[in-house]
Amino acid sequence: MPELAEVEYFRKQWDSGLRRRVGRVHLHPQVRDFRSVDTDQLSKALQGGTLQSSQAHGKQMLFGFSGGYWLGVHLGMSGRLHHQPPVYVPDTHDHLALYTTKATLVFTDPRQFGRIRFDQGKTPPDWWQSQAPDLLSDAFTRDALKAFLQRRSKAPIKAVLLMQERFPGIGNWMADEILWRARILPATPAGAIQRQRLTKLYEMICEVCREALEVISSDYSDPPDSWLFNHRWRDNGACPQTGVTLIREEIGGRTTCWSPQWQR
DNA sequence: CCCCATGTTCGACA
DNA sequence: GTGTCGAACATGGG
Repeated sequence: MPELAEVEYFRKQWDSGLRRRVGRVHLHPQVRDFRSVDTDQLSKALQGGTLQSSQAHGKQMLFGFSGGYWLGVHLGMSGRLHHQPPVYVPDTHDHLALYTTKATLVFTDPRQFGRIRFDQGKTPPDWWQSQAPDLLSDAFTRDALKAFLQRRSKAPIKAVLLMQERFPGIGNWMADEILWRARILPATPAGAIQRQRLTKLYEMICEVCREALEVISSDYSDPPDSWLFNHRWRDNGACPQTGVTLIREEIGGRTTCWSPQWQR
């Protein structure tokens, strides 16, 4: 499910635990999400600790706890964060639950493609600090976009937009939305996008990030029907601009939706 | 039973 | 070394 704006929504689901003491930790050590994490150490470290901060960057989240402990969360394909009453019995796919007097903070992930990280240090861990700049920051420039597209010149632009090393937070629906607004065919080799169209692409990357955060991140609202978003999974869905039936095909290993004629 | 799913990673190959 | 592609991961829903 989660891309940029959805991740920001889920981050806020744990806000009710801020400045609260964690009385108890529940987890499933064997699930894939924990991979290299020492789950015993995680339990002991967070037990009795206080949640002090949270931040989201692209699809990654980082929660800071007293004692200099950092919990990294990636939601994968089916993960979500939610809060429950202080008395709560974990469900099958609740792999981590932090019990406070105000709320129980839960991480749920049926498919286990998500990832939990755990670090200690005075500052956020290296993996967090080395992420690509936010797409809405000054550091993401048209020139940076151009340079990246040149290095990936043979790959379809759709596949390139999904690369988190340059476009943190963009996922399958956002990439389709961006290309639809920029009127670029998803199969276009990244290196073949010329000056004017590249400028448009840059603008639409920023626009979709901004608008998605506005619409989705506070309460998970669906975007309006003027977006491609609401039409892309419908059978015989129609382009909101032209009314022409949308096309769905696999590009860059992912199902991709676009509007023929409108996108060139 | 079949196919599909808003993601990442790893190995093979050019 | 670099870039590209497909398979694998695990589960549920239509």
